[in-house]
Amino acid sequence: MKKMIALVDCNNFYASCERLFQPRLQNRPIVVLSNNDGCVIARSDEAKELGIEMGAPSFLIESLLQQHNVSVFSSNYTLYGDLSDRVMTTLSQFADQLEVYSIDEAFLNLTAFRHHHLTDYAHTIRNTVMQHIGIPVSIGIAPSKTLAKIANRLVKKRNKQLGVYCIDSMEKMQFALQNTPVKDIWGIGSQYTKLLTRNGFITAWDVARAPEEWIRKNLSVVGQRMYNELKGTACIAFEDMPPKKKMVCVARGFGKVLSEKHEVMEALANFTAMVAVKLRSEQLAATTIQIFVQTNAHRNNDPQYYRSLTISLPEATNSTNELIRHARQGLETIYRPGYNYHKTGCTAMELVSAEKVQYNIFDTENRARNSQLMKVVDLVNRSFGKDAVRFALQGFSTRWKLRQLNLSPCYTTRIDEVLTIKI
DNA sequence: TCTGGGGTCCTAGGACCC
DNA sequence: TCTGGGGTCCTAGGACCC
Repeated sequence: MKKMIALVDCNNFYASCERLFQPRLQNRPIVVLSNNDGCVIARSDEAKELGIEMGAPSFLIESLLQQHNVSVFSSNYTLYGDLSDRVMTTLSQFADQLEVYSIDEAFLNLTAFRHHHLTDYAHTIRNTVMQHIGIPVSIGIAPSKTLAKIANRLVKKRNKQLGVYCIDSMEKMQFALQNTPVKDIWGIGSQYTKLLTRNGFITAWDVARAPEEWIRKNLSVVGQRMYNELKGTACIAFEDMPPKKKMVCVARGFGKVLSEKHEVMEALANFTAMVAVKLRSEQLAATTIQIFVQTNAHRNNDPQYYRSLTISLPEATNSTNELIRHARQGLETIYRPGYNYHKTGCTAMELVSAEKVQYNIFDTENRARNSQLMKVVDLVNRSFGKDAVRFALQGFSTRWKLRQLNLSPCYTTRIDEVLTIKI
């Protein structure tokens, strides 16, 4: 039997999350900004209609925002993550197989359901999510993930009120492909769009009729998979279980450029500490770390510098002080004076299970003690707010910190920020 | 003086996703 | 003043080995 896969996608997810707690923003333009309040990463429909582009730098559209009284939010991932969990929990009741694809999207395997009932079923899913959580979703259904993505996009472009599009016949498939420009195919980014356009491809329908060898040669095996999916053959596996993480990275631009080594070090120490917390929360340990420093490529008059360094650790670890120590040594190697630094980051790689490390670690008393220490640090920081306990190199400066001028409360995850209603 | 080729591992870079 | 951050996968090319 042909597979049938649904892609459920939350509409304007971050904007919808913010609106959920401020009903007066219903039908009002909303934008959510990236870290550092740098650029637009989510827009409500009303904001889209004003011509605000995805990724637009906020300082360039300031007057437009003011002029139309747009509500502006700094991104609040704690809030979005929590609401995402709730949406996913609700969705999981509707299929045996659920793949959480991103914070606002999930694939559901609906193969087992009667095909002619799928559209009705999708409406039930949609209404339930709306009723339970209040987030609007769109649902595309098709025999492959790539086609489900295409169906989902068509819902948003042409059928937003309906909320569901199901590709269950050759006619609908042809219609969907002919109405999808190549740049909107899942797996085709800006570079492949250029390549395809140069070669005369306009829509997904054109791509689906190309010779397979040409696709393989020019778009590699990934493109070949996409090609077969467009023709209705599911080639991308359904990932029931979340795959193991291969890396954990924290990297950020600074609130302002920094030119002192100790300031960059302070930022790097804090990001490295965040990596360590992530590792511990997932019971992982890093065998190598990679650090980098970088200037701001947008400052044309500044001399530019980028350098990264991969450091092999003597033993896999997830302890904050150990990771910071290696990061500091690394920075000594790659730091050059005389530049305006804008960004730094730390990536943990070659991750292994933390328990396995501890097993062969008991030979050195320090490590065992260290891991006890980390448990206490995590506990204290969870209870008294993150960063209650810090390591010396993390410092107290705020110069590297993000700008977040319009941060909304963590309505659902911090008891002191819970919404109060006056009656 | 003539001067191979196949396999494997690693890394950097490029493509993509949300 | 101000242009995101966190991921994955694939390929090409160099080093090395036999």
